[in-house]
This record gives sequence, structure tokens and C-alpha cells, in this order.
Amino acid sequence: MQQVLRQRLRSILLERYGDTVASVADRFNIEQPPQVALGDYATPVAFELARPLRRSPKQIAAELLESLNSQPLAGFASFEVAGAGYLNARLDRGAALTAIAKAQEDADFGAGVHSLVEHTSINPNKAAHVGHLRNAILGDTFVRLLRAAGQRVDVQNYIDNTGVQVADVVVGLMHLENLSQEQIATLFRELAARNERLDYYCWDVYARVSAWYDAVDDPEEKANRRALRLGTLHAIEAGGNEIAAAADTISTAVLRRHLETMLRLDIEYDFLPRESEILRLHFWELAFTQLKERGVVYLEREGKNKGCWVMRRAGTDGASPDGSPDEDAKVIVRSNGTVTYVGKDIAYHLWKFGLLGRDFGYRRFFEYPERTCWISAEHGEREHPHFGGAEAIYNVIDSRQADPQSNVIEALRGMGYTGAADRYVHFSYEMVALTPRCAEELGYTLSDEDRSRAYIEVSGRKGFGVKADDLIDRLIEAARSEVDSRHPELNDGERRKIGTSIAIGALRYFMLKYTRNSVIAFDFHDALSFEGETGPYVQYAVVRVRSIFRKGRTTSAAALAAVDGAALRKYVESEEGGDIWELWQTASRTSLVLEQCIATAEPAYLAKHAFLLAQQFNNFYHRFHILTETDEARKQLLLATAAVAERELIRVLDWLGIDAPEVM
RNA sequence: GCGCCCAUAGCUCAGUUGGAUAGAGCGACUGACUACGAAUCAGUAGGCCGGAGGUUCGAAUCCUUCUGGGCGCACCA
Repeated sequence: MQQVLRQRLRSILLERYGDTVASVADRFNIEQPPQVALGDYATPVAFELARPLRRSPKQIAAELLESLNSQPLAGFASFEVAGAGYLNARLDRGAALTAIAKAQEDADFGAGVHSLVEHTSINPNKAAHVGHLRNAILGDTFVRLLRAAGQRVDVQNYIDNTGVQVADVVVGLMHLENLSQEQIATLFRELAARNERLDYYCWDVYARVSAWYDAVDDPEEKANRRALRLGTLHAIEAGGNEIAAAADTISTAVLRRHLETMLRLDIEYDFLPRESEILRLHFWELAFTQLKERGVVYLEREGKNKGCWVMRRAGTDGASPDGSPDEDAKVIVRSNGTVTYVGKDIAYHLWKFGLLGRDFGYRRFFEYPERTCWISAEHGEREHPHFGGAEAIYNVIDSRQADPQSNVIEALRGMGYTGAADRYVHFSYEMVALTPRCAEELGYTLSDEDRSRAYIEVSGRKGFGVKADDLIDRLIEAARSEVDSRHPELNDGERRKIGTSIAIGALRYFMLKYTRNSVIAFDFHDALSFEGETGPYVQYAVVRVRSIFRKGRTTSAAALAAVDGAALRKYVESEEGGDIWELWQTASRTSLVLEQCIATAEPAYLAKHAFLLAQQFNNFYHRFHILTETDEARKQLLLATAAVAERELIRVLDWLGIDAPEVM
């Protein structure tokens, strides 16, 4: 409807004032008035025209009003001038009711696009923590949004199985605990048999070994420990030895645990590309050839980076004309010939866009009810799907990695892949930290300085943080005890199912309600809340609607099919009907919100929209008693209102990855 | 030193390309369960939108600058 109004105003502007207003006519704002009473759409276009036309905004708005009124516009009831020169429009509410009840607007503006979302990407050496949850929930939700818009989306979880973090746990188990590769495998089997989480075990080992590196005064011994760490890393990278086998045992086992943890939140992946295959299949060599051919990297012969292959950094001028070295350049290949992290990432991203000229091998790794998760392999299975070669990519990576991410984008641009560089989105978000109170609750003793901070950063290295599974366990426990007391009539399985979906709803909503660039100061009190602006609040609204239709012995589908806008018009045009109309109006905006979320890569808007819908419904629910309404036509409107709210709530909750239970 | 982010109610946060009287949740206080489920609703209190300049018909939003906080800036991954 907004487009209809825009087109009409555009032609009026051009007709009336000619080409002098062409630029304004092409891009003026149409917004929502602050209150429904003022109308459904408002435009400040007259303000913009005041200067070029040398007339007052009010006068111009009056002229536009005259033109608008000269012939009726389908779907609109009236127009008026308001305030100092706003032009407001009112919809024909009867016609709008019919249209909204019939079907939600299509959301296929992204149809056909093949995109790739990388998220989670946790080092496979320890348990996932709250920060990883934010990453995975943001990523998974964004995947759902893209799919809702009709895109074909591949979900990837990058596994750095040959990095220092894995090496540290190898050192811990093989050196501090003196275990062989076979003994590690046995230990993991025993832990699993006892129902203990092996990623928790590794969490402690990792913290212990990190402390061990530093817990020595003798410089020689300190150097020995560093050398052990580095040697372990090199052995893992080289492969084909017991250390590498141990690393593989650890990273594969921990990775499975991560997938299990994420599955608790309904998060699934299509493909797990691993660093080991990027190394073994020589992705880097192919990328290096391209980078050299296209002049993106060059061999530095002078200065601190002498002997390295380097790349100009984004936003710098590069080497000065007098021949002095560019000291700001990013090192891609070290002077000893080994490639840096950014170099490997460039190769990986060339593959993502189908620009590398080589593919991974693929092996089945994890079975979901309706989907197989594949993992990279040097020699894969003969039959397999193909990933990569996407048109657009989104990397869900925290804001601290903005620099390396921009290096990769610059490399792509420098190689002439400007289209790929433009469709490379660093889906950046701020970290999850702990409030000092939360840290103390976990048993950490804080310095006075830490206690005065707003938040404290978590640290896997120090073993400081809230583990994802612990948080999920606590949420389920809390939700369960509520359900148990409210629904003693239900059996244990039913109560468990409901408690779980409430817990997940609370957690996912909690991680989504903050905008991406806000640091979340995590606190159990807020995260465990089921009241106010939370997932369960939204779920509860749906439960109420369902209860109404159960008691009313009808269905929401029937209520929507029965809507006859012309007959119901009078009820929503009255003073009292304003709130009902507002709910319909909000419901009709879901697709618009989805589009904005994708355009800005910001799922938080959708979470807000869900809350607004639920809030308006709850308000409506208290003001109007549906089932006892005696005016049949009015009752139909009330039922249809509940049905529209339910339909949109369920749709939005589904995109947020939140279940709407029948009862709770 | 350079770059990025943040500063809005007691607390945690919204405020979508600059628009009408700056909003919500939590917390505090007052009220509503003999009507569709109170995980709810209604109401009250609470604001120099960090400070100062500027652009504009119009600024929480854009520009400059200052203050206070966070995060980056490796031949680590």
C-alpha cells in the first residue's frame, strides 16, 4: 500500500512542479505517524519542497492534498494536512481487514539468491560458552530469515582443527596427563559412558595447560614449554603422526559435542569445512598463485618485513614512491615460508565464492532428523552434495576480528573480484561478557577494579565463563519447575517438552533482543527471566489465542476466512476500535520488518516486532472479552483479530527459532 | 600513536535512510484474578539523549571537538 501511495505522490509532484523536484520525487520518506489517530502513513515531503519552491510547507501540503483528492486512490480512505506541513493518509480499513485476513504479503524479495552463512566456528578444544551461543543463535536466526525470503542458504561451521588451541589440549593430555592417543580415545569413551561431557573435561585441561606454560620462573624451562607447544602445533599441521592423531581424536570428539549442544537449540549445519583439508588439499598454493599473478601480494625486500610476502592494508597508501617499505603492510607469508591465518582465510573465501578452482572432499558426519551434516575430507565419499560457489556470504564473527576480515575483503577486491568483495558481509557482533555479580556467583574472586567494571570479558584460556550446556540445563530446570506447578495434570514427557521449548525460547530471545553492536553483560537473573520482554512472553500470547479457539470451538483459519471487511469496517473505525486496528496494522508489517532485518543484517528488529505484536495482543485480550461478545459481527472481528495475531506471532517465532507450545 | 565501537530513565536496552509530545523491559509504588490462563494488564514516579560548537524548516540521529569507557592495530591462530 505504501508503494501505491508513493507512486501516486511521485506523479503528482512531477506533474505539478516539474523537473525541479525530480530528485525529491524519487526519494521522499513515507513513515508512520507517532499515533494511529493521525493516520496510517505520513510524509514530510512538503518540508523538503519548501526551499526549492520558496513556499511554506503548509501551503505545499495543501496543494498536494488537493491533487490527491481530485481522484480516489484504491485502498485509501482519506488524506489530510497535519502539524506544520505533514501530509497524512488513512487506509480504507474495511478493505485492509479483508486483504490482511486473506493472506500475509509474500516475502520473496530474495528468491533465487544462493548465499552462504558461516557461524559458530568454535575452536574444537573445549566446551562452548555463552559467547558462542550468541554467535550461533544470531547466525542460525539470520539463516532462517534468508530462507524465509526465498534464498537458498548453505550453513557452514568452520573448524580450526589444526590450530594452537587444539595443540594446547594435546599438550595437556599427552604431556601433563601422559596419555597416548589410544588412551585419550579410551578416556573419551569412558566419559561418554558415564554421561559426562568430554568437552567440559577439555575445558579444564585447556585452562590448566594455559596456566602451566606461565607457571615457571626458570627461563630455560619456560622456553622448553613454549617449544613443546610449538612443536606440537607443527606436528599437527604436518599430519601422519601420533600427535596429529591425538589432535584429531580430540577435535572430532569435541566438535560432536558442539553439534549436540547447538542441536538443543534447533541449530543445524550443512557443512563443516576444516583447516586440515585446507592445508592437505593445498588451497593456499592455488590462492598464492592468484595473489602473486594479480599483484596483490609482493615480496618485501627491506625493513621489518624483509623476506615476507605482504599485502597493502585497507585504508593505507601502500609503499611510498621513494621506494621505502610499507611498514603497515599485512604479512601473508612469513619469511620462513609459512602462511599466516589471513592467507589461509583468503584461500577459503575464494572457495566460498567458487573462485579457487578446487573443491573439498566430502564425508557424512552427523545426521539430523531431516538433514545430513557433511564434513570436509581429503578423500571423500563418491556421492555428495557440493557446497561453496555462493553469490553472497555472511560471516558471523565477533567485532574483534574486523581487521582480518577487512584484509580478506581487500584481497578479493585487489584480485579484481569486486562483486564478491561487495557481497562479503562481516556479520559483526559484540562479545558477551559477565557482570561482576555473575562472575562472583560462579565462584571467582574479583579485584576491586574488576568489581567496579560494567562487565568482565570471558576467557577460555583462563577457564572463565558460563558454559552453554550449563546455561541450557539451568534454563530447562527453571522452566520445568514452572510448568510442573502450573500443569500437574500433564505427564512427565509433556511437561519436559514444554519446559524445553520455554527454555529455548527464553535463551534465543535473550540473545536476539540486543542489537549486534551492543555488548551483552550476561547475568543469570536476566537470562533466566520468563517475564516482560522475553521469549516466553511472546509464546504465552500464542498460548492464549489457542486457548480461546479451543474454548470457542472454532479455529483461527475459520475466523480468518469469515472476515468481511465491509461489514466490520464500523467496528475498527470507532474510537474504541483504534487499538484493534493498530494490532492489524502491526500484523501487516511483518514482511516489511523481515526485509529490513535482511537489508541491515539485524535480527533484533524482528525480535522487537514479535514483542510488539504480543504486547498489543495482550492489551487487546484484556480490553475485549471475545467469547462472551453478544454482537455476532463484532465477535467475528474479535476472533479474527486473535487469529491474525496468532498467525503473525507463529510466523515470526519460527524465524526466530522459537517454538509456540499449545499450553505452557 | 592510528583505526573501529559505545555513552539515552535507578538498572538493562530500543529509537530502521534526520521528522510530530524521546520509548520498552526490569526495579520501586498503587490497583485488577466469581469473565476467554495474572508467565498478564492498567496506572504513578523517574530524562540537560556525556559536554561544547556547527549544518538544517527540523538533530538522540549528520559534521567538528572534548571527556569517559571498550576493542583492535604480530613473521599468534
